[in-house]
Amino acid sequence: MVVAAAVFCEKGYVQASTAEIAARVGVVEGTLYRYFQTKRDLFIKVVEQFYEKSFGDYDQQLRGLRGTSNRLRFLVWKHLALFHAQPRMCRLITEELRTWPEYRQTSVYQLNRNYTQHVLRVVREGVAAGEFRAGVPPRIVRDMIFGGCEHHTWSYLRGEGDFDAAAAADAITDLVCRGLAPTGAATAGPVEAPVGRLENVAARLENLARVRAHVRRPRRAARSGS
Amino acid sequence: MVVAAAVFCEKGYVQASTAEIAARVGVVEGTLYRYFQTKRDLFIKVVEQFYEKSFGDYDQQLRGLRGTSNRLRFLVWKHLALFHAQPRMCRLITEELRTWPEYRQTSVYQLNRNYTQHVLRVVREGVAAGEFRAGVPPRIVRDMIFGGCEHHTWSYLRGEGDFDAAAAADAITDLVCRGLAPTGAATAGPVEAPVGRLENVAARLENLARVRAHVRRPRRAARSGS
DNA sequence: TCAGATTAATGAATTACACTCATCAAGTCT
DNA sequence: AGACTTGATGAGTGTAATTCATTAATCTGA
Repeated sequence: MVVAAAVFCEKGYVQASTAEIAARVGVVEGTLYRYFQTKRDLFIKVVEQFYEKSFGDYDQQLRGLRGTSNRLRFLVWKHLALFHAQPRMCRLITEELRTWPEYRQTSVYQLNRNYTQHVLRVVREGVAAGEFRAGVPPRIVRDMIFGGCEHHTWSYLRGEGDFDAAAAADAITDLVCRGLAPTGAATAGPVEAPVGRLENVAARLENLARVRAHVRRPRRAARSGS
Repeated sequence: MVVAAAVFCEKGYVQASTAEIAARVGVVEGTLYRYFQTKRDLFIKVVEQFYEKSFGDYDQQLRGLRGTSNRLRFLVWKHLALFHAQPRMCRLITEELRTWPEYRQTSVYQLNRNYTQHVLRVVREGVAAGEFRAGVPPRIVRDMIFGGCEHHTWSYLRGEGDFDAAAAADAITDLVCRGLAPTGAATAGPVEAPVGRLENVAARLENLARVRAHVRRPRRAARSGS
């Protein structure tokens, strides 16, 4: 099963042949079929394991965070970080498993429901706490967050380019939180707020100059495969 | 080709056999391979046709709309409406074609780039016009919109349930537009406007730096096996 | 009009896999 | 030991894409 996971990650679902998996395990092909009904079944079990390993203690960690936007940011960042750490497996899940006709009957579907549920709950809590306005369907928020994450990481999952999980998480969370902010409760505070923002602008411009100087020179280290 | 489209839509890519397509056309299987290198090639050509039929005059229609949020709403609604009208084909594209290793080399990839470009452009125009604040990477907005649309329509595309394109378009556009609204626009005092403009300038410069840096992002090693 | 050349169509192989099944082999229980 | 259970084997089978030598149709130029 660990072997199967490795082969699937290396080759992708279609390219991974049952013959190779069997050979690497050290048994003959037919033997696999004593333990797994089909190749798909084997793959589903592999993904199940991955889910259970990856999403153990979300509630635990969430409980330590105060404030709806912080929780949301944490969830988004965690999600993106997983994509960043396990691109092969995440690609298999989002691009293979999810497209299967029987996906909805798999246990992975349920595991995924539970997982995305967190975002729904946090949004609802935000509404209940008055931090978010009501009237926006939480499902839409969830869809935009997870859909956005997937689109954003698409090319990275194919081994092209890279992405910054923290930056993306910030941008996504920020957009959502502003979009959900109660009307009228503008962020504009007391008189000195604009001044503070001006200072930020200066700092960012400074930063910009530094970054530009840095980018010109060295190349970042290439990332190794998953 | 029209026949092939029908068969693919009816059966899905994998279930659609070249034998059936050939039979319905009234030729023998081998004959297909004179005109299409592979089954995949045939499918790509089918999707190409679909794109060209569907996205003819977007610029035309956009030109008739005033206001960034209206344009955005139009694009989102048009996208969702297409999903609603052509679920089979849209599912084939998003769940089959997009996941192929060679997708990036297909013409459909380019067609899709051009298509999603509209959203990027409208967002940038919104920023330029001062309707949106700068500092949010337009790519993130695009990813959230298209990713959100896909997640939202996922079950419908599988033939389960339904969705309201207009309502979803409103919700998505509304969230995005609020999320992109300039800070404190409503409560803008005499000092606010100039500061906001400065902030926009800084953010645009920042954005520029990010884009430049990304141009030479590192490439990951090619996947093993073939 | 017709020989030769070019192009299209055929259908019988070939391949590559996932998957099955009759047959062993090695324990395990009584 | 003898009956019974369970695990492993590897030689099939079936399905679908793809290839290719051969045949049929069409075109071209004198």
